[in-house]
Order: sequence, then structure tokens, then C-alpha cells
Amino acid sequence: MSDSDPFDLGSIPEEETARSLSAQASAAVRPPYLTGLNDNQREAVEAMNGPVLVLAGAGTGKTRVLTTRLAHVLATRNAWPSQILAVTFTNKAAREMQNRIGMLVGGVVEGMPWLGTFHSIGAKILRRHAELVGLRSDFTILDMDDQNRLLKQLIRADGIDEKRWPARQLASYIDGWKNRGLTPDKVPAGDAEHYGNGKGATLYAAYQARLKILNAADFGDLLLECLRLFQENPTVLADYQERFKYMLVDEYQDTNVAQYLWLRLLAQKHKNICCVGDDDQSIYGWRGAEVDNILRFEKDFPGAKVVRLEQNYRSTPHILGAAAGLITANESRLGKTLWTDLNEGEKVTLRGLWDGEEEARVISEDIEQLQRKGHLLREIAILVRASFQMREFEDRFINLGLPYRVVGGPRFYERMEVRDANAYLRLVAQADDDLAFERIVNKPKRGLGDKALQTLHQLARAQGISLMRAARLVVDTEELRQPARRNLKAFVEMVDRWRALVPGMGHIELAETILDESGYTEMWQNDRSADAPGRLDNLKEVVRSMDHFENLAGYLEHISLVMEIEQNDTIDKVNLMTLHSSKGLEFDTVFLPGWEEGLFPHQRSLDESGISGLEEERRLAYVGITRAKKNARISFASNRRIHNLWQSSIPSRFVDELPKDHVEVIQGDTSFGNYAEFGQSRFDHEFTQSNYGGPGWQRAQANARAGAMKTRPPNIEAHAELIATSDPAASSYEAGERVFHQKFGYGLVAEIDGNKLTVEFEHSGRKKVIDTFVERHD
DNA sequence: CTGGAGGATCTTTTT
DNA sequence: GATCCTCCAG
Repeated sequence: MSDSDPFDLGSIPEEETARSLSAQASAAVRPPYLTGLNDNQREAVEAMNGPVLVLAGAGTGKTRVLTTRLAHVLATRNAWPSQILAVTFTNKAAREMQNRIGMLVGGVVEGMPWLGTFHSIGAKILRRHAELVGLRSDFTILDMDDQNRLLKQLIRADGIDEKRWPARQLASYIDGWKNRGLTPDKVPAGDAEHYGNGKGATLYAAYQARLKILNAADFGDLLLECLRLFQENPTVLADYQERFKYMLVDEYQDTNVAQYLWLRLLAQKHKNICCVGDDDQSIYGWRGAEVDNILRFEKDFPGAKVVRLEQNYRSTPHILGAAAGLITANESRLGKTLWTDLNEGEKVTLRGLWDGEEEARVISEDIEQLQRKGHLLREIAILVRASFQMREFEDRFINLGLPYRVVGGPRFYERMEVRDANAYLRLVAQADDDLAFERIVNKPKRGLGDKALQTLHQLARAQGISLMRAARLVVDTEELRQPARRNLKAFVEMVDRWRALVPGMGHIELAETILDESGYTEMWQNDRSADAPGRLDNLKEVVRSMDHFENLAGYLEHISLVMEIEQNDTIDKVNLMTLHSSKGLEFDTVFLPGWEEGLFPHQRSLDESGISGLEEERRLAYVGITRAKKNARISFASNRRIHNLWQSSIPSRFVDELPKDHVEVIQGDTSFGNYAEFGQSRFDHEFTQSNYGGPGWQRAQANARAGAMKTRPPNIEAHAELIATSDPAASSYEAGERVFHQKFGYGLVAEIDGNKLTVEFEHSGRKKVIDTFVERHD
């Protein structure tokens, strides 16, 4: 952070606040919710005033501490529910906290309006003060797909070669900047160069401007714009600072810079901020998370009390030992020693196999054996590094008829048909939602292809209006050919009709009506492809899921913020998921396949982030092992088919880092597996002094050098203003003027109706056109 | 304007 | 192997 950092408010002085009388009184009695906590947990709960950092190792009762702490604040009457800000990363975590507090405090938690994810709370605050950041309170929240399409338009408008500079890349840069709390004007010059020969920052600015016109915010904006709101409006900030007497942050190790700045601003007044996290479980660096936030906590919040939770209630000593041994190889960590008083249990097993297929087969056999012994399938999980690894397991499970569930997986909301359905609903809720309009205007086919859309775009851009408004104008003219015009008119009228239904009709019935009348359902019914029935099911599911909400707006807010759809999981199934999505979960038995160099640690992590990438991968391994309560089974294959190409692989360096005492090597009968040397690592020979000498690390170093050489001096070019501001109300043309029209040629203006002109064209006859599409020709 | 064929490019993780 | 994209023929 530079000196000019607008958020740098200096350090927070320590403040001695007397504990309230009621707090002291209740401490003396020791309320029921405090019983059963260990000393450290209780310390974390009762340290109410001033900043507190709770370093909660895996399985140490973190959620319990969090919820109990909230209950404690409430029970001691130190704050009302509405005065507590409690933020989590996932909706699941928020939900769980809500439920558990409900159980502790007894009953309704409706009164916790500020418990939620960073993004949902950011959205809530932004909606209250939208006008201060150039939005309306009903702004749309864009997802990544919308974002990409929007960027594509901007990139094209700027004449940049899309092949060379993909929109996704720009999206990820913008995302990165937003994560770091950087508005377009603050993007460091060096950063902007990476995209489009220095056009990165200008495009970012254009994108932000476009978002404002669309009355939309992307994910990053929910935080960044909130920050800007606070920064530019001290009274608004002061109001929230005053309001939040207590702040609670879950998974603090996953916060990014923007979130950190946001929290720090809000904590200025009362300074009762309690952050809970585990630096050893920080696995979202690629998404902008700064482990540094947690490592630096005591400096950021002087006088902070740090509580370590080290008693693990989940895993056996062997599992903890293996995980602990592994994680000590990391250099940047605060350091904790987990211990448990559980019985020793079984060692972590290690198995080398021939290829991925054998790995899937052997693991399936293990699972069937466990099943025969009476283990529940839902207590078994397979945690993979990358989702492509799932396929082999799925194939095998389907073959065996073994019930399984993919956790996380391709998300419901991301499916094309679901997004289409939602686009219809968005358009009805908000006619100016251009991205929704574009998405479904020709779905099902209405004969409104590229050309029609281009005309609309041109008009919309020239007049600074939305596509829907442009469509309304165009249908009264002859800019489009007859069939297209008639279809567009029908479309506009259809949307208007639905819109008129909104006040009277329930949103569920409305959704059904829309999907039916639009012909969207029919489109899939007529589709003979294999996945059509599934898509129809998903559409039904969309409608069904709407009854959790009071109205359309509530539903739309939900789907844009909540990625997953709740599925009832009563059936006993094996869990299959990535290591990332396993965080926070626990299972009796955990399978950890694919521990091979290049896959885990993943080559790309090493290439892109060097040491810190490797350390993050190692934390991922740590997270994986510590998910296991009784059994952890690691495996690696000597051959793996990646991309339809066979590659031979060597065991992961993490295998070598596992402490021998806690690991049992299983020699398979069929298997090959060249891991007899386990314990005397090849890395010992090659790189004696450091963990960071591996091939990946060297490549990363080389890449870093190459990257530095690639940088060029900034080459900022003026960016054409995309949106002209003209007054759509009145036309500057007068009757009798001679004009030129791209399609119809020369003519004389006969009549004027607002910005619609009736022109007598020399060759094409009398036509109604929009003034934007003609030019004066004296 | 649509639909199909063929080509390129990828597959780390996601609120 | 899949998906996304572009191009070309109807």
C-alpha cells in the first residue's frame, strides 16, 4: 500500500472499555451456553472488548466458538442483534451460523439483519445508498458470464484483437484489481500494461462506466463500491461505524484486500472486531485472498488479543500427526500445534498405483468393503485436486451402481437453461437489463438475429438508452424488415404483458406463465437431443425453488448471490468433491487420490506463484488430510491420462513430506508403483537445503524472469467514448430537410414525431425511421 | 437468418 | 473429449 492509500487511517489505539455489569454478572453465574467449552474456547468467547484474533486449527470447534460468542454478546445485552455485523464467505456458513445461534439463543434470529456473506452484506448496504455511487437501488448483480459478454463488447469496440487478448483475461485482471480495492484511477501503471498493450486500465474504466449505465454491479463491485461509498461519504460511514458495536469475521485467512479495508473502516469506532481463521487453511490466494491479513492482524489492530484453539476434536493422532508434519514445511505461518485426546487409531495409508483407472477401481473396492463393514457412504469422501479427476470415479461408481454425490460441481445456476429462465425474469423485473434482453430476445428463435440486434445496439448506444427502449422505438419504424419488426413488436408486447401481471400474480405462477408463453419450455420439448429432458427438469426446479421467496425481486437477489441450490441430502451417498470445496467438512474416511507432481501440487500454481503457490498447495493437502476423522488414504498413480495423452508421473513431493511414523505404505498386489524409496526422498538428494528447489520452482523462477522482460512501457491510447448522450425526446430535424439513410438512401423529411421521422425517400418511398440513423444532407 | 461442420483451445480451485 | 467459436452453405 502506498502512502496515498485513502483507507489508511493509521493504527487503531487500544481502548480500555469497562465490561458491562451484566457481563460481569453473567460470567459469575456461567450461563449454560458456556459449559462444555474448553479454556481457550471460553477465553475466545468472553474476550468481548477490543480486537480479538482466534486462531482456530482444523477441527477445534471454531463454529461453536463463533456462535457462542454471538450468543454471549446478545445474552449479556452488550448489543442488540441489529448492532452485530457477522460476515462469512459462503452462504452455507452464514446459514449454519444463523441456525446455531437460533438454537443457542432460542428461537428467532430474524433480528440478525447483518449476518451474511461479505457479498450479500455489501449488496445490502449498496442498495440503501445506491444513488451515492451512481446506481439505483434496484441495480442488477452480474455474474461472470454477463461480465464476460460485456467485456467482449467493449474489447470489440476498442478494436482489440480478441484472440490475442481474451475477454476472460481482462475479466480476471479487473477482478484482481477489485479484490485489491483498486478503482480504475488507482490501477498501477505496471499492472495496466499486461492487457491489450496498456489498455487494461482504460478498459476497466470503460467497463465501470458501462456498468453504471446498465444499472449493474458485478461481484467485485459489491465490495469495492461499498468501500468507495464509505470513503466518499463520511457521514454514511460514521453511521455504520456507530451501528456495528460488535463485528465477527469467519475464515479471516480468506479475506482479500478490499474486504480487509472494508472491515478495518467499519471497526474504527467500537473496535470490537473478532476475526476467526486458520492461516494453515488459506487456500484461496488465487482468488485474491491475502494470507497476510491474518499474519498481520496484531499489527493492524494493536492490543489485539490472540487466542489459539489447538485441541482437535475431530481426528485421530495419526491423522493429525501426518497433517502437522506436512504443514511444518511451510515457512510463512503463525504456527499452531494441534493435539487430541482421542485414541491413536489407524495410520494414514499410502498407496501407489499404475494409473488413474486402477486408482478409481481400488478406491471403489475399498468403499464397497467399508460399506460391507457397515460404514455409511455419507461418511466417506473422495477429495480431488482438479475436477477432471472426478470423471474416472463417476464412471466407476455408475458402473458399480454405487450411489455418489458430487459436491460443488457444475452449478445449477450456471446451466444455460437456468440462466435463460432467469434472464426472462430479470427482464420482467427490470426492463433495462440489457444483458438479459440480449440473452433471450431470440431464444427461442424469433427471427431476431445479429442484424436486428446490431440495429438495436446502435440505436441504444447513440441515444444512451437500453435495448428494450430502443426496441420500443424501432418497432414503430421501418428500420427493420417486416418479419423482424413484427416479431420484435410481439416480443416487446409480451414482456409488457408479463410486467403488468407482476402486481397481481404470484411470482411462481408468473414464472410458469413466462416460460410457457415465451415458448421457451416448448423449445426444449421439441428438442430431441439427449440433454433436453434434463433441461426441462431444471426449468421445473427453477420454478419450484421460487417458493422459498416472497417475490420476484427476492428470488433474483438470491440467485445472483447464492450459487448453489439446496438439495435435500437424506440419501446415503459417497461424496465426491474438490479439495477446495471440502473445507469445513468432515468425514470418517477420506480418500486423497492423485498425489503426483504437476497435479498436486498443481503445475500452474507453481508456475504462477512460485513459493507462495507451493505453500498454498501444501495447505490444500493439509486441509484434505484434516477432513478425516478416522481414516485418511492417500494414493498416487504412475501414469495418468491428461487431455487424452498418457503422461507418466512421479509421486508428489508432499508424499515425501509426510512423517513416516504416521504413515503405512500399502503394497498392492497388482500394482507397480515405484515408491519403495518412500522416506528417503529423491528431493533429499537433489535439494538438500530447501524445500524450494523442485523442478516446478525452477520453472517458476524462469517464468518470473521472462515475465519481467515482457513488460513494455505504457502505451495508453485515448479511449473512444462509447455512450453518446443525446436527448431522445426531441429531434433536431425539421420538415423538408434533406437526409441520408444507410439503407434507404436520400430523402426529404415529411413528418416529425419526437425522434421518429417520416421520410419520403427518393428510391425507397415513404418510410418511418429514427433520427439517429439518418444524417443531414444539405 | 439458421444450422451444421470444422477448428481452436482448453481443463484449478469460486463468492 | 468437450465446449465454444467461426465460417460457410442453404
